[in-house]
Amino acid sequence: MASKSEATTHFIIERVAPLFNKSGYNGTSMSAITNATGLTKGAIYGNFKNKEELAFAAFKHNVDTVVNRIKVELSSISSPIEQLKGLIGFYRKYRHYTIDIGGCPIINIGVDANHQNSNMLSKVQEVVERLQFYIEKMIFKGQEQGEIKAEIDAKHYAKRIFAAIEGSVFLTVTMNDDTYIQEMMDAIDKLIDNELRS
Amino acid sequence: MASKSEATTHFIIERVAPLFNKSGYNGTSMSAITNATGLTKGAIYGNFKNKEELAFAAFKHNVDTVVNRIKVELSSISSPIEQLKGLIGFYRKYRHYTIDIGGCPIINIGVDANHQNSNMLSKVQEVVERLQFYIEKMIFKGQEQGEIKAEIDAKHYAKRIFAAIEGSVFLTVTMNDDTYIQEMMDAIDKLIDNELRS
DNA sequence: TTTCGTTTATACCAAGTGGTATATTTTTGA
DNA sequence: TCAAAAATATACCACTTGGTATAAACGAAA
Repeated sequence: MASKSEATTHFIIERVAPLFNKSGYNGTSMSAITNATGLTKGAIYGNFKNKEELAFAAFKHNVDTVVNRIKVELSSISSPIEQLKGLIGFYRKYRHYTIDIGGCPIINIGVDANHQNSNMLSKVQEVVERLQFYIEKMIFKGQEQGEIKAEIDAKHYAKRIFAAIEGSVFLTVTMNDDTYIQEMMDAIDKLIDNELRS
Repeated sequence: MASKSEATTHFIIERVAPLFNKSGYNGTSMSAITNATGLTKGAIYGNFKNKEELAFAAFKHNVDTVVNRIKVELSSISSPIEQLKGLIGFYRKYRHYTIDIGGCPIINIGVDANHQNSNMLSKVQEVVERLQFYIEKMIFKGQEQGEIKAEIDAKHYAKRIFAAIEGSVFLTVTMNDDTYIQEMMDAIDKLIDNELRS
């Protein structure tokens, strides 16, 4: 029942995911992959069709890890406003959670794939849409429950909040300075109270 | 007196700058460089010590192009508040100005260099510091001239505005959707009027 | 324990990598 | 115009790249 194979496949993805996230597609060689896993090319190509498939799986793994952590963190919160604040609170700890995989997979792979691999870029775009819609739904629910002003454009705020998050994450990682995230999250917390809350 | 050489050096940089910006260091091969310039390796290595030096020059060229355009656009504006708004106005057209070189060099090379080339990363960090200080100085002058509230933390706002810009630029490029930039610039314009203006 | 299918290792491939030594061409200054 | 110098082209180097054919090792079921 191929359970040995499944385990190996998962093991490879776990070991290889940080490499692709840190070094990008061209920067991650097959020899780096065999080194990181302790396996040979035969084993790698027995479990993945080619390097690209492995890169897809690595990106998915990195995103799922982050998204699952968000969902766990917000699962016990029912109030939409508090969920939004919980999400902001998550990103305050984002650096700590992602330092081992080498920063935000959306930014890293988004930049790496652009002008290089349109299939991979599409996957990044799907994830962005998904996360934005996740924020959008929180705002919708807040409006339904009367916590958030009815006249608020949910999509607009979802995009703006997400862009602000990504920008501050990028600079925190690039400048090695956590205050970018912390101060931006402070500002978003205030925005929620002053602009969204009814 | 080596004036031919200077012209060739400049020609190579111009041709090669978009390549490094779009495809990153590992993604830009020497053969891609010879193709883009129509020159041979002999000519390239006669003008640059190695591929890394060429990548440094390309990054500097891309940044200088953007920065010079900003300075030209703001040179005729004396009011600090209007200068800030002029900067925001510049970023509204940012996509148009940078689509040919393949997006923002700070984001592209920042992501590409991180975990790969610490010397290049340092150069990116210097540029970020420079641009942030540029914004900071505008706010300072605004405070000196009484246009901006004295109690405003200039550095804090410079960082936040810059992070918001970079985040929206990243998403506009990655999602191929200009509204990220436009809506974020709308928000920053309002922030200037509502929070900074005295 | 034997057999058979799956999984992994080995050895190899052609093509591409960054870089260099040298020959050739071009530019420059007298 | 001509010789010296500078710039460019050619041909090559050792090494690495992603990928594959095949053989060996392994696992599970009978």
